[in-house]
Amino acid sequence: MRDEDKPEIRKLALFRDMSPDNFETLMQAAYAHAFPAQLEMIRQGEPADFLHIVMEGTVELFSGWRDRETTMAVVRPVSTFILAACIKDAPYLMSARTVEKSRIIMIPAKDLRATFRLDPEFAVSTITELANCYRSVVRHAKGLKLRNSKERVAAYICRQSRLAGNAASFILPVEKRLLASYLGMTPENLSRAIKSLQSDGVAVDGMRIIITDLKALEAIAGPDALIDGPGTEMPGANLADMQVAGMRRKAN
Amino acid sequence: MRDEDKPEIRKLALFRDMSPDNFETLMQAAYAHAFPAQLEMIRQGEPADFLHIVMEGTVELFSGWRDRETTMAVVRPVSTFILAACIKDAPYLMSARTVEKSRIIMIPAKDLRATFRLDPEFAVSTITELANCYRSVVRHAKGLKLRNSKERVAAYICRQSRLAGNAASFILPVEKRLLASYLGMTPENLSRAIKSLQSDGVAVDGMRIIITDLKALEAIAGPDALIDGPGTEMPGANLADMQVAGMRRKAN
DNA sequence: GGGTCTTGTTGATGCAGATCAAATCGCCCG
DNA sequence: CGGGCGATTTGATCTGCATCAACAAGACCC
Repeated sequence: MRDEDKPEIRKLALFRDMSPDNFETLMQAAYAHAFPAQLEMIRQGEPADFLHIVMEGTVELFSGWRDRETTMAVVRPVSTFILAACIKDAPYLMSARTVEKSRIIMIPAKDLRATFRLDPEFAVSTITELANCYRSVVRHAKGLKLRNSKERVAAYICRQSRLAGNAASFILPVEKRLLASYLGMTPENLSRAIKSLQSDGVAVDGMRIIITDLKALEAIAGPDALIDGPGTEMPGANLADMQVAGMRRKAN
Repeated sequence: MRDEDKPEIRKLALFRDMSPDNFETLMQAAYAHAFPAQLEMIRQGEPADFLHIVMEGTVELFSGWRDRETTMAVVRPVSTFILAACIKDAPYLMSARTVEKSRIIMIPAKDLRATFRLDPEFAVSTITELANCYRSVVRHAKGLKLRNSKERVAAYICRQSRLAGNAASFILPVEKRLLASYLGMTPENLSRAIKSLQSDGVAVDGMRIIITDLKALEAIAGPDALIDGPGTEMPGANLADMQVAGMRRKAN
């Protein structure tokens, strides 16, 4: 593990408040690993041995059942993932694979569990982090249950724009295939949904999305802080979900 | 708040390990309240002031958007709900209403936050609880994204049966309208799904479900510990979700 | 430069599940 | 017991989204 990684990790809300000693000890126990693209580094169902931190690259969290598969989140630097499984010492509920070449740091779950028993500040940070993760998934579930495909796409575009500083235009942080899976639809349908949004203030050019009429788009999206997340939260957030993708670096 | 409530609450995993003093203090700050059926006691978006504990009755957690509404979970005695919002001191992501006449204990969020900073054991319990909540919602989301209606119903029946001690027959813990919303479908469709399961080892008599051929049912349901939850977990669980409804009392 | 492989788009078609409307059932209550 | 009311079921129809198939557009690789 590189020396310059430490300060980056230390900036994360999860590690920011713990004692320097305990942080050092935790880092001593950590491994760094570089993975090529498309490598499945975590398989759902296996025992959770390590808390992972993406330092560089992009990681997809996904789940499978029978022959189906769905993207649950996309994680970007610098942030942690699969904290809950580590804490519970339980099997991973999700698999993880690299979307591109990535550098990952792994902290043994055992040390993690020992540390939050030792360091009250770290315990509080862990509580906050988990609460964030929880609320993040609740929002995802709400979006899936309450909005239809077109609305989910519209809301996603609003979110991304907002996260890019209310930019009228931005580049999709991941390929559309992946985005479709995250949004709970097929790639074909995502393509059609985007096209149908062209009459509602959205223009597309490859990976670039341009909002030409925000009011019209919002009329479809019905953006809602209780589903899309408050615009002001997230510094030091947790399980970086798709909304946050691409902003992590800046946020921290 | 009744005296006999305290030992019940103390049995919850969240409160089991904290110091007697801190538990006492927390209980001193708590209110008890009886609500009639169908009363909305928490409205999404409002600031989270209290951790709630259902002592008697049944509570539905649900969310709305535009004119739509969906059930996120059903909570039964004895368990807590909306822990995460309290911790974050953030707006509730879900509303809550009583399904039937219920007795609820409310602990000021402020005291809660103060306590896990004071009491390391309580901090650890909170971490565990939140991790449970998180995993619970992840499973819910996985079920929604990976299974179709019929499969979700089949899996729900398998779960309930297992939670009733692998009973071949059980009574639905909530009305079907509510169950349908929880499972992400319309009541009409739930009705049809159940009917279509009659050729797969399920018989129905009003609220009673009878499994006549478990193998056949499981062939549809594809029960999976990573979606339906392990059969052995849950003692002292958390955000009691629909799976667990009706078992809480026994579990603790 | 010409394969080939992957991703994205488009069109045609089918189906799961929603919606709408109308019984039917069950339950509470006077 | 009869009436009323909500929950559930059933049937008919509609539609959003998936599926299947074909094609276009890059990206990559000899």
